[in-house]
Amino acid sequence: MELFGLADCNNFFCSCERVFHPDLNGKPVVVLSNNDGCIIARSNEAKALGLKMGQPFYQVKDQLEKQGVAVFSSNYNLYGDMSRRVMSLLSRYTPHLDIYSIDEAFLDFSGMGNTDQLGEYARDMVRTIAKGTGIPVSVGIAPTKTLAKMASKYAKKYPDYHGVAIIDTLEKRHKALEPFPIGDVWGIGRNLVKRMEQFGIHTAADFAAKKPSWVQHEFNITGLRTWKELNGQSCIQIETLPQKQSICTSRSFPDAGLCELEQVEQAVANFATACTRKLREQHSVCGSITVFAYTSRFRTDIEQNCIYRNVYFQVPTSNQQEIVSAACGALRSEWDTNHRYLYKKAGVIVWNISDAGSVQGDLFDTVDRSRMEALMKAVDNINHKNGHDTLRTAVQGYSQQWHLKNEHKSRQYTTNLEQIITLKAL
DNA sequence: TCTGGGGTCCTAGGACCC
DNA sequence: TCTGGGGTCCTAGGACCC
Repeated sequence: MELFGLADCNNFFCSCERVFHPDLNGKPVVVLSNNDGCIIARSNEAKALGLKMGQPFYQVKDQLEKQGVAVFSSNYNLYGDMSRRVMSLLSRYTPHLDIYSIDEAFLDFSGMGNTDQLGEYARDMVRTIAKGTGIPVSVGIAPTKTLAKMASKYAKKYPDYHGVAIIDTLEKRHKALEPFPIGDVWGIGRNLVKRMEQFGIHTAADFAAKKPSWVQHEFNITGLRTWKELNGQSCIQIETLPQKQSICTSRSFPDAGLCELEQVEQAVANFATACTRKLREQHSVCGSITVFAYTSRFRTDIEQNCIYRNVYFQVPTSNQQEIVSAACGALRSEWDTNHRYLYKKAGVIVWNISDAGSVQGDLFDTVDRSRMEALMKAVDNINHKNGHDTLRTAVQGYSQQWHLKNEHKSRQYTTNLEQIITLKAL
């Protein structure tokens, strides 16, 4: 029988910070988004205080201080490294690990014994990860991915389960679906909840009891897929995506934003550079890019504008100079010199990604691709040893104006030798 | 004044072809 | 006044996820 496990790290970013601040165990902790903008992770204690996901920091800053909440800027080097450690331990427990996000992975448990044995196996996994990394993990086990996600939420909710919940029998499935809010089901978002409620659907059980033909008619094949999965029929397989289909690098600018072309261009050059590095890391090339920049949608007092421009390459590429100059050219061609807009966010997306080894050449291509590739390889080697952007294109510049604000950042405990934790000498 | 970032999938509609 | 039909491909936009 097909059987899926879903391992989910509890309040992952907060848990990462706590590993290096054990004094914060049992205390409220929050982690902020870039620029210290919103709350993006909360410990259970912070959730209990009523703090919401996505809440703007400035609105609750005073309250947090009064209530003694520990506040951290996001530290993605730390979270990425902790994630790799957790995933590496998880991979010991399954032949196929499907990493779904920074803090979640599906495990293929098919044919690995009965569910009693698997339950014990998974509890051992949870203990191993807690011991090896300090990160608490919840595991759900079920015959479909959607039910496994549901099970993991039960595992998180009831401490008696010791981090593992299993939905295997028909009876357990009914029991699990009955009280489960429809909006908490994987694949049912805000908009669908609204429509579901008009039909009197409030729980997963309400939805699962509908006729499949009706579900397909009202909610398309995505809705039908979720319906099947809730009824124990697996539609979403374990996969190990070899390549991303799009890569995006974007940032909000601190404070009010930027209005000078040169500043936005510098930022765009750096976003494009990051995209090309990510492309080369997965050994792929892109066929087109998009450059975008827009003003803050929250500001009603200023004029809004949105720049959005695609560029297509005749020959797919991952070359830094080529993509940076295309991105900057696109930005310049869309820039309105008659208006001073205040741009709050910008980014670069690369699309039409294919394998670097299978590039279709162009008859009229005038560029010596092998020389360009050799140059990129040399640049990557130098930057790998000395840090990103040690070697950079001139347009990337050194201005700090568009750089992130983070006033509460923890140290690079696990990735920078100069910032590792120090123990007091006795 | 201050409001994140990075992805996937599906669909509707237009362009184009025969 | 009458003005094809069917297929494919591409793109933009909207839904979802973490």
